[in-house]
Amino acid sequence: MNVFKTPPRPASIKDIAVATGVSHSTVSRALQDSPLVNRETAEKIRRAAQHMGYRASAVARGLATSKTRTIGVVVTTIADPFVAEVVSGIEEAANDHGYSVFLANSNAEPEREIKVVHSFGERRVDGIVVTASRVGALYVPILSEMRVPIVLINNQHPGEFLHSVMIANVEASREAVNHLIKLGHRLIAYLGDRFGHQSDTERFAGYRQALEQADLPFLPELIAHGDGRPEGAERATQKLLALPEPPTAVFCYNDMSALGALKRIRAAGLRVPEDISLVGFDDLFVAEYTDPPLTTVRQPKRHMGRLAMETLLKLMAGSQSAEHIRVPGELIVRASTAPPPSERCR
Amino acid sequence: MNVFKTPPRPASIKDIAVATGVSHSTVSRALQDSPLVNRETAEKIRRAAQHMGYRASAVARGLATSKTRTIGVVVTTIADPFVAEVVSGIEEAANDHGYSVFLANSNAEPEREIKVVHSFGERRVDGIVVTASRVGALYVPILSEMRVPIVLINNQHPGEFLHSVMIANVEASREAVNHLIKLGHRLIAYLGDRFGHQSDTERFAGYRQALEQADLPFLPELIAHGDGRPEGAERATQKLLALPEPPTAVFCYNDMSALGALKRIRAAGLRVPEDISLVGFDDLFVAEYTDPPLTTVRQPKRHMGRLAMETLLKLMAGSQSAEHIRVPGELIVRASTAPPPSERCR
DNA sequence: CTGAAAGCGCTTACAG
DNA sequence: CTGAAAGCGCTTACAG
Repeated sequence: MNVFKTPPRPASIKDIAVATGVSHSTVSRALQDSPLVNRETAEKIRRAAQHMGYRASAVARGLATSKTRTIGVVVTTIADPFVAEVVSGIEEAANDHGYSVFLANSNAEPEREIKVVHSFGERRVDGIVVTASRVGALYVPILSEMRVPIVLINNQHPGEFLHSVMIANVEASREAVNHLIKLGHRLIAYLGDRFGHQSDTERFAGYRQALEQADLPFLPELIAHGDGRPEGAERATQKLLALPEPPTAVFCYNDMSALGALKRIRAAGLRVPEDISLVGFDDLFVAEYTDPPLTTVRQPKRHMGRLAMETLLKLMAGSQSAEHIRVPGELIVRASTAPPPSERCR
Repeated sequence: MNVFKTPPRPASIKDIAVATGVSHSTVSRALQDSPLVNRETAEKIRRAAQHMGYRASAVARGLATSKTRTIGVVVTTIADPFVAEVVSGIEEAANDHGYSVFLANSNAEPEREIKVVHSFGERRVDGIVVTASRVGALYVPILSEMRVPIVLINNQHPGEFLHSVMIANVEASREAVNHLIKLGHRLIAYLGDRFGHQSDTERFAGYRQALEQADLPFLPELIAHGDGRPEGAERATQKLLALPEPPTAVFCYNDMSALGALKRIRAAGLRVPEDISLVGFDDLFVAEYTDPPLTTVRQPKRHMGRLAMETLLKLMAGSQSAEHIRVPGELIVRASTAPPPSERCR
């Protein structure tokens, strides 16, 4: 068969109309299952549509209804495993409700992020979700300009944002540090992200609260700053290990940092958890496959993605209430934590 | 300021037209930087547009031009790190050329994959890229129906497809196995994916070729079947280790499998690479952070994504030639491979 | 139940 | 250089 015989453009309601001898209005109604159309006519129309391989143009419909049933999701980079899981949750929920999702990377560059949001504006998306944005407050003006709901996931910028879903950082990290304290650790380091990000600030706060509640002194030298990735964590760990009195446990901002810490600790000839305990945050897939498997705080990533999408759905349906969702983390105890050496030698 | 004062719909060229006292045709031309418009008028129009926060409707333009400047990418799941990296390459290249990308998960279910492709059809995407599809041949009819170019990345289905970019599996795995042979290994296992997938078949072929060229016997008992993920690989590894004469090296279908193998080998009280060498495929991010760091074949994931997008761009521009791109893998030797025990004791 | 008409916001021949 | 007109493929009051 010669493919060039097929028409150069997809079938439209007009084509179906002439094929079935009705007006295109009727075709449109029939295809929407409108009760206004005679049952048999509708049947005939639907059969014809099917037969002609008709696919309604979502772009024409979008123009007519000014609802595109698309959402935009902007991520720092989809290559980040945390982000990818969140997005899979968003996509799932979106698809369940007939929405298509536009994906765009910001590379954590604010200008690019703004540009991406603007491009979503041109696409006339019905809503936007942003994960781990570093832009934060910059959105407010864009938002009111675009008049489209935006929900942020783990917003990195301090300060309140209209709609967001966030992990309960303080509680979760308090629990993680408590776990170390109960094991007998006294010298617990915090290996953070760069300063100024909300989740770092909050996880750090949880760390301090746990120390306080246990009447343990806060030792500034045990605070190290990474960059949320293995490389930065390696350097930070290096410093911690070089301390006159190095920590017996390290609570890391995230699993990526823990990966770097683990590598560096091993390189120093120390063992985890015998010499030093390690706790991460996120519960990335790899946490289960490190040696030893990593104790960490699980973020329900996919669920958070779904939640964000469902929140967006509500907002797109007209809800006016500010949505501020906090989801609890879950401490997953694996094999990277144990009592400190001193404790074991007693 | 009261946000409800702002108009309920975005500004259109008509609004700009009345604001500047020209026709909307002229506005349209000016905004397209058409040389047909008087320089000063154009300037005035552009200023007004800027001032009114005008964002051209991509959906209206799409309807008018029947080019949406969108592409659809269908993935098994974006939560797969391999896929996520590929997609980041696609997105990058797409964005460079002013294309937006729709993302959809198929969950490796053929029906869902078809559904997703149809939904892309309704969105009137200009092109589609599919990663690691299990559907393969099913596309051909859909394709001719949709009349939109499709390029596949690492197509899992045997048989030729019109346009694809694939890793050079045979060559790469031959090289990987050669590396093991040169180290002195004689009993080299292949831990594959399920049968019938093109990349598994090809990697297996490379394995056999390497053995043949080295005049090593092919031992069927050294072939184990996983599922491309750690769990399946663990079971497969179990079997290999239980062999009367277990392998001294395992070449894995992918890094995920290697992760499972590594875990199981450790659980058996054996060391990598002292007792058994391990090679993966993909060079996922984690390969660098396992203990020991994993020797593996690097797939230039992001690059392959870019390549797919660039191929698509050509096709969308009207190219008729069949594109069949093979990109070479690169053996990355890390610390999970060493001479076999026998070799070391001599 | 059905159709003619208007409109969504653009682009682009066509005529001046 | 500029504008009026038609068209892209839908939806949806409005009138019958």
